Amino acid sequence: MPLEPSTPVDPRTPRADAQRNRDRILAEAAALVAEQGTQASLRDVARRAGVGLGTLYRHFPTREDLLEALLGRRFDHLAARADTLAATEPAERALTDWLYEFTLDAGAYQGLPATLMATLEDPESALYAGCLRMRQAGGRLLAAAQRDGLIRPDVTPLDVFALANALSWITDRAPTLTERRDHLFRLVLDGFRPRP
Amino acid sequence: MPLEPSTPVDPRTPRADAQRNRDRILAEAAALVAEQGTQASLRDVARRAGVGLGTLYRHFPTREDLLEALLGRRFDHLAARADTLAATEPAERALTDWLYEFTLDAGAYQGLPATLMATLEDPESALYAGCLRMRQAGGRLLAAAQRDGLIRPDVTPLDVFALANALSWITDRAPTLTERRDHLFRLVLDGFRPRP
DNA sequence: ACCTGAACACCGTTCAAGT
DNA sequence: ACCTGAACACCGTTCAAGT
Repeated sequence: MPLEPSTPVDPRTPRADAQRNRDRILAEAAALVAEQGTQASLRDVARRAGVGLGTLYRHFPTREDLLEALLGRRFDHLAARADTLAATEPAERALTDWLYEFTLDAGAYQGLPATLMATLEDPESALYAGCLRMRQAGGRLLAAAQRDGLIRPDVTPLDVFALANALSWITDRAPTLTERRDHLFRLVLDGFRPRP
Repeated sequence: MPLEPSTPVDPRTPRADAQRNRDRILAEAAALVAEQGTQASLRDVARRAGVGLGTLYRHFPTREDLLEALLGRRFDHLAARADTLAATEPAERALTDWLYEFTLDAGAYQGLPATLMATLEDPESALYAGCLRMRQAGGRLLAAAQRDGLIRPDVTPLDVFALANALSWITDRAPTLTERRDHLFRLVLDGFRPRP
């Protein structure tokens, strides 16, 4: 009969030093990605966090894993926000307001629109689930607006996701056009409305 | 009194070996960029062309210089095409046909939409002139369509350039959506039309 | 004039050796 | 279990030395 372990160990409770390293990595990653975008050097992140390069890779095997850790909460918030809007606003306002907020969030980091868009091609990406939740949240608002005849029936959740990311990308690559952002947003959204 | 040079040298006629190197670099660059996109390794280009790395940099000091050499003819063709369409087609058709062709060309190489868009922020880029020609060509077609009341007056040539690039970018990052390309194109263009 | 390639300062990723 | 950093195979860019 096996001995009880002298100190009870919950496998889900990581060692204290591991947890501390993870936190440091995340803090520095948040700072560096905010500064330099999603393509920031992982070496730099490890350096600034004061951990070995291997430690970073152990905690976050891919760049997407790291980004997911940075963005997860934001995704959750945005998904919940869709349901709030659906419950409190008319269908069209709910859709447009949510899409606008999504567009802002997708531009939170330089390079993020490209990262999110590329996720569509890679279901194994750590960001895939988050993007899917965004597409589903947007899809629910879209369906409601379509049910009311406010949005063309041939617009899919994927169309919406792609175009919202594309709008974020415009100001991502050409910050000069930030002043044009709201206008471009309205222009694209008008294309979703049925021709009378 | 200075001697005449023994062989008359036109400074605009480069040395034969230089010209040959230039041609080789361009040929290999075209192939590699077609394979791997605008971010293809310049080292690889030099290697494949059989020239030293310094030779590549001498002929094309920046990546944009190289891309301009690859894309210049395409820009010229597209600018001329705008005038042909303006002369032969109704204003709206001319605009939409041209924009569609531009969108295809902007997606000629992987990564090209991002490269073109970034050019807006850098007037010193070798690609700036070509992009400007595209914006002007599109601008003329846009103005004609607006004069006929077919396109909203608050759409600018820059809006059109940005959105056309954004459409190219969608299929650039997510090839899966290529089947959706024409649909997305129509959607965005419908946003340009005046609300009745 | 033009070409070459070593040199420099970076990457991402892996993995043997340590505690 | 977890951490470290050297090792490997790449980059872009510059520039001294060659012809």
